[in-house]
Amino acid sequence: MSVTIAEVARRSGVSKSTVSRYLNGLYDHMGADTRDRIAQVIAELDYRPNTLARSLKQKRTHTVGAIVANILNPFSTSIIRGIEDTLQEAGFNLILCNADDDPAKERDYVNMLADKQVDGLIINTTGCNNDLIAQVNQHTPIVLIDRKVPEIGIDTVTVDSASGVRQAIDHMVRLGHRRIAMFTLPYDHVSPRLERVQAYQAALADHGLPFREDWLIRTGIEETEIIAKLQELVGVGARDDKPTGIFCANNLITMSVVRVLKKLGITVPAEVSVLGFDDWDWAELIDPPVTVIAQPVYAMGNKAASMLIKRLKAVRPSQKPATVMFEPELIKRKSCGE
Amino acid sequence: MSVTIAEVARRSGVSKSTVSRYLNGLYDHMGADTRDRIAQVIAELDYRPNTLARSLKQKRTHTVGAIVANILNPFSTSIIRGIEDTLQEAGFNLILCNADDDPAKERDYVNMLADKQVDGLIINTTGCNNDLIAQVNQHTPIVLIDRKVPEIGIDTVTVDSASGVRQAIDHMVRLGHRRIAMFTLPYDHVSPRLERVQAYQAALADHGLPFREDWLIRTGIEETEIIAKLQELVGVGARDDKPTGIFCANNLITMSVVRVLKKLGITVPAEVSVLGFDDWDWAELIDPPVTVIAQPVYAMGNKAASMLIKRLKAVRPSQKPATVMFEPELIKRKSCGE
DNA sequence: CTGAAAGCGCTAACAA
DNA sequence: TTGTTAGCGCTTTCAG
Repeated sequence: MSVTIAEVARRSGVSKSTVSRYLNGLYDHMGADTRDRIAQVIAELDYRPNTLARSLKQKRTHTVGAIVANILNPFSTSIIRGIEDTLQEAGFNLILCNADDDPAKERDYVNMLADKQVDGLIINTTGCNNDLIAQVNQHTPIVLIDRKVPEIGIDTVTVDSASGVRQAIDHMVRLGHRRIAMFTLPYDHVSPRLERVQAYQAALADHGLPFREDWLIRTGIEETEIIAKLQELVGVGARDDKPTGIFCANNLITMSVVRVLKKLGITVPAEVSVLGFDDWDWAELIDPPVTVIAQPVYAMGNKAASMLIKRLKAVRPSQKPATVMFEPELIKRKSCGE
Repeated sequence: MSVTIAEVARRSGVSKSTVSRYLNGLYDHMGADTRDRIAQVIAELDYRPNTLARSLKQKRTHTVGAIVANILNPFSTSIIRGIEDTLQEAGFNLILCNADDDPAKERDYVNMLADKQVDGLIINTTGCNNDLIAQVNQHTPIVLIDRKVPEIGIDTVTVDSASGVRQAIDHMVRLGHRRIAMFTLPYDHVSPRLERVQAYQAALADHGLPFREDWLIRTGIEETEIIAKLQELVGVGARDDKPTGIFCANNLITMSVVRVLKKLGITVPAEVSVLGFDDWDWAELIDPPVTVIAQPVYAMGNKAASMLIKRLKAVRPSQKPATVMFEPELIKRKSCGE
């Protein structure tokens, strides 16, 4: 059995309360001798307080949970780093969970974390558990990241998708593109995806370009699926007025599109240009380096964490939910031609 | 305040014990009517048991902790996915931590997880906290992944680095290379790195090639550092008998080397070939696609988790620590020429 | 088949 | 400055 506070108390010849006070840094009004004695006994016994017992009593765990949509996505890992660093600095622990873009897994994790009594939660939500999230938020502060759910008033940090898409389309038009298709993952429930599609349509309109339903490709990232779509759109059999540029709504789809184009032997940007939303570490190593709209992901992670901390430390609990929007930025590389 | 077992008991007109039994699935010898009543009350109140209280009593949390070396490394994320899936299937929760290759952070996380009473731990260790790990392992089963620490008998899953390196060097020699340099991160305390260096030397010897101290480059992944090293080794000012091939000991260093070579305008494989240990998702998208030694990372994650679970479920606690070694595999792409 | 009671390891009034 | 006491919410003998 592991050593308890009672044992420490016994050996130092004081009561549990006194040891407890020592543990909680209340030495101000404590005899220097007793303090030293306790310190010594703790060191001797290598005593470590039982966090579970402490949390049970205090109803605080000094831990926050984060649920990311897909840990294989560099977008998620960068955000995690941002969250982690800010949390660590504030003395909070982090429990990380990967929902794997699966609403059922997300639900389980939200429940698990709530059950474990985390003090707060940061979620990159699938958008399919809004009721649960709203409910948990009533007793455990939550910050949403990347994806918004306006219906349930919750702190949110996100990126200005409309601005990003506008920069993307403007750039392509500037380079002479008039026929621009868009690839996106299915966007039910996922706010940035929907916003990007709408912004794409708006941007086309602003440039006097027609929106074509058949050039807005909703697809998964399965290779076979992408192959089919791309072949139909820009493959050998495609019509003459096929698109000259493809705008991809996030990095997962960008990677797939680039991969498949290469496989199909369609050269970028000679035969078709590619521009992706989201930057990532090695986007510049690809052949050709991909032009992207970059989000300040690390900073977004920082911000989400600091918003949460602020709420956790707030005395008056009911400040209005805030939404912080970050500005994305065009990074010109080679995939759209000069 | 949230609803407790006492409240459920009161409303269903039974005792706490009975509710507790219900919660723990001991309905075998329970009146069908009481059971139904409890079920109904729980549903009505949306009661969720307090995990902290339960764990405090049971001394089991049904949770395992995993500490990875660097979450930005695709190697880590794939392993995580492997761990996650196996754990989930067995009904365990996962708490993920990122040591960021920092021994101090690793120490803090090991302590935190031990304090949180996780049932077991999976660690991709920095190799600098062996005493602590050995000590924790006495009461909390640990499985080491990737990096071994033979001194402290602990379950380990790793890859056969010697075999991997041999395949790498054999392949390069087969393609005509006689002057092969090696890039590695500093390898103090990190077993695979050391093993790979030794295997590199052995493989050279087997092929009758000389080992040159100045061709074994120990470096960080800072771009400036890599630039300096590469310029000296194969840059314009380099001697005539410069290496024709570079073997990189892991994917982090491979990425950096590839990135810098491109930046320096040194073409691969025309001017110098590159072969890396570790595969990753987009290695084939780089220009040129990188030839690598691939590790079965996902399977390694699975295995680590299942070894841990086995130990957690073991009745007789003291089975000898086992080490499982996976076989890596050469994947030929374009970075070593035809 | 069900209940009473003790206790997991800690904290926090309240007393002294 | 320190000790006593009563729980936090749950599980688990032991009785019945």
